[in-house]
Amino acid sequence: MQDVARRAGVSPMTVSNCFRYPDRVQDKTRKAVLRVAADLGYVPNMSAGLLAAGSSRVIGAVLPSMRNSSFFNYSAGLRRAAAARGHEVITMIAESPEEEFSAVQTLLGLRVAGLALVAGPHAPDLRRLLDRSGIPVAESWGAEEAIGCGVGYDVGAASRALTRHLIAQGRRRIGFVDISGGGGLRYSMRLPAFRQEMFAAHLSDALVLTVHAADGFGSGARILNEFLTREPRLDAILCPSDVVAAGAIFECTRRGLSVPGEIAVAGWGDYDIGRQLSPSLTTIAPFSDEIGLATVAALLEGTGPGLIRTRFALELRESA
Amino acid sequence: MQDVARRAGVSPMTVSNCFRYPDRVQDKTRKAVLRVAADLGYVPNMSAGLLAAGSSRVIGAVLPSMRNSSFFNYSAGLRRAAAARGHEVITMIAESPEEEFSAVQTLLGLRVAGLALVAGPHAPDLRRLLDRSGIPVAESWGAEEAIGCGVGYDVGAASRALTRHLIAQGRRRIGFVDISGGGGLRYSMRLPAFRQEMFAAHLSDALVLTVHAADGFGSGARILNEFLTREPRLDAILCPSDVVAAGAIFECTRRGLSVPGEIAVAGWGDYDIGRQLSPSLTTIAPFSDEIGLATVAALLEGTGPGLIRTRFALELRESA
DNA sequence: TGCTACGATTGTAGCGCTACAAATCACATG
DNA sequence: CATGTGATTTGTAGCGCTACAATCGTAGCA
Repeated sequence: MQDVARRAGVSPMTVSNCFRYPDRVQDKTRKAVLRVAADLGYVPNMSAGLLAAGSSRVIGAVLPSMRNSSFFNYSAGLRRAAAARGHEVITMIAESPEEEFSAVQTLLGLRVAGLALVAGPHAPDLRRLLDRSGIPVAESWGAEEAIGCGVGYDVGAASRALTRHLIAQGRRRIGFVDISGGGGLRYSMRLPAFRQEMFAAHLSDALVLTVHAADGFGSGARILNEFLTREPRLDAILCPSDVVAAGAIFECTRRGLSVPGEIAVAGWGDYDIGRQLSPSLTTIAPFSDEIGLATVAALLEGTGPGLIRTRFALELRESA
Repeated sequence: MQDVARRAGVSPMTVSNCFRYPDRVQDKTRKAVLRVAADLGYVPNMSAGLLAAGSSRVIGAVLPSMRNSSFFNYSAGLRRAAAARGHEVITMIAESPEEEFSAVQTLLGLRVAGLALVAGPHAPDLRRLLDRSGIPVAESWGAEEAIGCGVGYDVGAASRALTRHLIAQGRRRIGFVDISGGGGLRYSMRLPAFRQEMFAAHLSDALVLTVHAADGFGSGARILNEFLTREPRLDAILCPSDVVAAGAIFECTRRGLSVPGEIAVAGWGDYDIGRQLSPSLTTIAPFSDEIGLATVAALLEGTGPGLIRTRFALELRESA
């Protein structure tokens, strides 16, 4: 910074102002300083700035994975909302609660302006760490009991709507795929809602298959086969994601089962593949970008702990 | 840090050492300090540490998108290699050269220990900015002329291998999908290699369709239709990615064209979907995790500018 | 006991920047 | 020409931490 100041014939403070508060500096001066800075390849040391000012314009996000596209829209929403407020988003991928804890420590070490978590199983000490950090936190796809501010749609209501739709279609032997362990709350609220609707319709809710994790098309095929072994007259399945549903449909094609004629297949998440598949997938559209938007708003507008509900939609297409 | 030191009855310097050089402090002392730190929720301020020490243990990566899974393995490789060296990876998504430039500035401002870029079109000033920054840079999927150290497989060789395979199968009217703009070098080296092999086999290389961008299944369908309009006797197409190839196969199914009987369809990238599809996709497997691994090695072992070649494989499956 | 050697611990100075207040400047007015 | 006003610029101090050198403690040995 000294260098830039010297070459531009101004004080270091003016250089600093050029970057942080452009309005405070005369147009002519600023342009000159910025040109010298560009010439020298000077980029302000954010660490020093943060240390001196006590605040940064970077938001940290921890994502559980990028294996599938479900977080793409969320991440885009985060970036869009952050950019609109002059902030940046840095992302860390963490595929286990331990990795998540370590990622949070790193981000806390960076003293980010806010931290966006994704609901799921967390390390036991995570909440305490974040409570004491004093940094705004939001838990996306979170519900009650979220760390910081929970932002997400009503998963239970979505699950009920989808189940009701299948029942209304006349489906009676409906298989439900439950995910244990993997995504925590993001999944765990679906099953009780499913049971509730089945019970209300006097149907059996016994066709529940609990799998440890299901991503990828392969698990869709395995799941379908497992269900058919247990109940050959199965007439619908509720999959945990569109990718799994796609895998199930592929397997139906292979077995010569017509969808939705013989079996209705419902997905979850409104992934790209669901629209292109033939038959196209009935699914829950979560408006993930809205979650990203609302998360940043909660972080930066300082709403504090609470619960922000975003929308969802039951997307009726061909498969169910 | 003062707080922790006071409560643990040691000097601030000892607290600092506990985190940075655990070996320098006695076991007993370290445990005591770490317990107090955990109690207080203390996380060292990395900015201050970086400022004082002049080096951080964070690697910055800029990814062009997370819309599809192609970067998943790469990112996992980065993280694995970084973790093995006691480093962390933070990621920024940038969907245009301008966003990439801004992301690089942010990461440079953070004074990361190394910067992993992905080959593609860059902002004109990017190279100069990075040259002057003095921070190690690697360009993954890069080739000659890469910014910093290029790390990637031989895209031309892969394209030649795939083309030769189709020709050897007796395919004669082969369509090639070229991407303009989107991924830069990641795509642009494929077409010349394709032409070369077609020429060597005395076949027409006229069936080239240039599209601006192609991701998503939808574009696969569009592309197939466009080709069939231009050449109804088309007997093979080379798609820029497995997702596009999957879209093309869906469209073939819809039209009642048998794959690979009437048309061979080849993908690129060895995505998950290609394995599950029926027929399964012949594709180029890029060993993306190796690219990630080698990138971190180049960054941290200070190889400097150069070119690191990783492997690739021609994955022969049912579709071609 | 006195002295050395070596590991553990502790001050000191300063990393690059910004908040804040103070100083300077340009210019219009009495 | 003095004075006031508001825009622009500039010192000063200090953010939290670590490199480095200095100091302390203690065990080993003559």
